[in-house]
Amino acid sequence: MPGIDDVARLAGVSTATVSRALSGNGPVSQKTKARVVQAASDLGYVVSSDASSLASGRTRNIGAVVPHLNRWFFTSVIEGAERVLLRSGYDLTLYNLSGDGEERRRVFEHNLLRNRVDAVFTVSLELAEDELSRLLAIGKPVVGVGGPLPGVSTLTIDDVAVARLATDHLVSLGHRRIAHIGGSHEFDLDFHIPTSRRLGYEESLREAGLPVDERLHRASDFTIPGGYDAAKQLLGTPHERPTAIFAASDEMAIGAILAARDLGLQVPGDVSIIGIDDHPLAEFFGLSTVAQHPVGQGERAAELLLAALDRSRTSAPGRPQPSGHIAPADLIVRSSTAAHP
Amino acid sequence: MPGIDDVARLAGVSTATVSRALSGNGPVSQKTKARVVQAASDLGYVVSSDASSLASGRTRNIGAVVPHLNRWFFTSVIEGAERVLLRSGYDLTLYNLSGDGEERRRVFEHNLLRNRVDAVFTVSLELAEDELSRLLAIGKPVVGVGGPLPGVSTLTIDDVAVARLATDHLVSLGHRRIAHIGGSHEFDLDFHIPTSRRLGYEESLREAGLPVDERLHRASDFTIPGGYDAAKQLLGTPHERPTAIFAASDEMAIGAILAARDLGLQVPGDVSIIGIDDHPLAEFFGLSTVAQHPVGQGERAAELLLAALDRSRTSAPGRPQPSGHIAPADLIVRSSTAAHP
DNA sequence: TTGAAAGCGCTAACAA
DNA sequence: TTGTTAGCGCTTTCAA
Repeated sequence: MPGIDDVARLAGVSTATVSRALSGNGPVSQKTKARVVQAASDLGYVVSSDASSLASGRTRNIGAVVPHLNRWFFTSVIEGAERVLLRSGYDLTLYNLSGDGEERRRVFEHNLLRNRVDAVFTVSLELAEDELSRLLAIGKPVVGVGGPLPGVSTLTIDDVAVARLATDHLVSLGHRRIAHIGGSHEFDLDFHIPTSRRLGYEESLREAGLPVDERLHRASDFTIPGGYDAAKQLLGTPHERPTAIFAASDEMAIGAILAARDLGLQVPGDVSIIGIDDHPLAEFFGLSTVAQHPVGQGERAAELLLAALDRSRTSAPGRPQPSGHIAPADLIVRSSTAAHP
Repeated sequence: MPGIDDVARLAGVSTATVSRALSGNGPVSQKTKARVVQAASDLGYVVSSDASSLASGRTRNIGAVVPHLNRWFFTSVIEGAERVLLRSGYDLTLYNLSGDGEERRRVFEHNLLRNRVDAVFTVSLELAEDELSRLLAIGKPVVGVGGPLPGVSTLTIDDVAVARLATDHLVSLGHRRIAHIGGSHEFDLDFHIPTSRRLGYEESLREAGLPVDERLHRASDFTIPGGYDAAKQLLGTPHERPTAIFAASDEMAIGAILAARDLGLQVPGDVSIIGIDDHPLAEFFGLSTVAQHPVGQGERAAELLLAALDRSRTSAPGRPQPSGHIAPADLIVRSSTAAHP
């Protein structure tokens, strides 16, 4: 492994000049810079991130904290963020909290504090008070994606509005008995999403002058099997069967489609079904949905963090002002929703 | 942020003793250690990973290189690896190569070389010669999971044996016309898995004295829609319809189940279907499969790397001997396979 | 525009 | 068992 002085020697300059030439910080003449770059390339020199971090105080690494890895939304956000970060020369260090509480504690009390990252984003994560204060105490930019973090900049779709949009779509098609498959309370702990989406659903019904019927609501777990079970209950009741279902996620909506098929019901002939997400499988199942573009959310989160880091380099640090950013979401109508006969 | 000398001062010892007490390296008396730990805890001291890395040459960070994030296998491997790593105080830095070639180049020529990681594992990744040599040149432990890396320790199921097992299961049920949905050639580039699985399938047929019929093979893309399309072709042919399908992945097998349903065929009454993976949805669809436990593979990969790092700390470095580790896989029979009538 | 030199915050000889 | 001290490989003043 060649070091910076190998490069300096070969280029016939000082190590300071090499550092300036390669990092772009500080003035270097065109000619010198070219010589340095050439020398570095010849030697296969790559800066040591530890030494650079220690000397500069910047790690060029971002921490991503997620509650699970095996869910499409989380990995999509990470994918988007990493794409932007890699392009800017940053790495992404992943903290997956899906293990037990002990691991979660360690991440917040140790891993995130040992100066390995310049900034952090969390995905759909509700943080305990001490976790949050510890995060903020290190004085680094933090962005919360898809979940509310008090005192922190956040980026999320407007869950209430999105749920209204989906329900409005069904209402506008003439449906009157519209069921909702939401999240169970335990999911609410880390998300708050189920509650918001249910709220939007009820708002839409009320505005349309429709009753909010407790029997048309089922709590589930955001998975295909969970949606299947919930829909079986909703659609199995002979006389009070809903003519439309709004599921709080595409995976549950797909479960509902499969349940309808198993009950001999046509989608959308007998029942219209809509979800939220625009999951990769939505198109295959012809599922109408409200797309929430998680890859774009990840890109956006990364850009927000990079901008904050850039700002703190130029101006005084000072706690960055927390701000709320709304991510776009659009209705996509496919073949799972149709007019009520 | 308190530093190591704050702790030393509070505990009334030297910084060297603090380092020894907190890292566990070197002799420290019980009493002193307790005092140091208490002082560190009082101050909320956490070691700076940069400074520690620079001084010790160890980063306590592992690199994970994956070709995609939105596939169950990859994220499961990462999940398993991270669990083990976190427990050992390691972080995991993620390099997702799903972007364009430019990003891939940067990762291998820059990010992985700048000394941010102590070791690297790759998942289902075929590396170009220069990528591999660069990786090996940094002299760090490397493990390839689910993909063949020449000159590197690897961990993978025996794809040929697994495919044989799945096919043997169908043969033993009396099936004679057994189709195969494999991967297309482009997938082979990064995997070699499609070829191996097809080989196992053909071996099984040959051993059973069954002909290998080109018309019973379809190439697909490891997704549910891909499996659906392939199965429609296979099952749509009226007179030569196979009575069983072996798909090279559960997702394709699930697509096949949906295709069979759409064609009015009973599974397993009219056609038996088996996959490979034990995907989370396999149980829901009653899919028989060969489980390959990717979380366990990730855990194992992390353990192999940690062991290699441990070894290099005690004995001379020297290129670790590349070795091949076979991950376990077991047949799981559910309701998608049955005896040929 | 460049170079000299003082750290960044630790770890690991080495000495005591 | 503990302390002293010399780096680890860079970045960034400061002076030229």
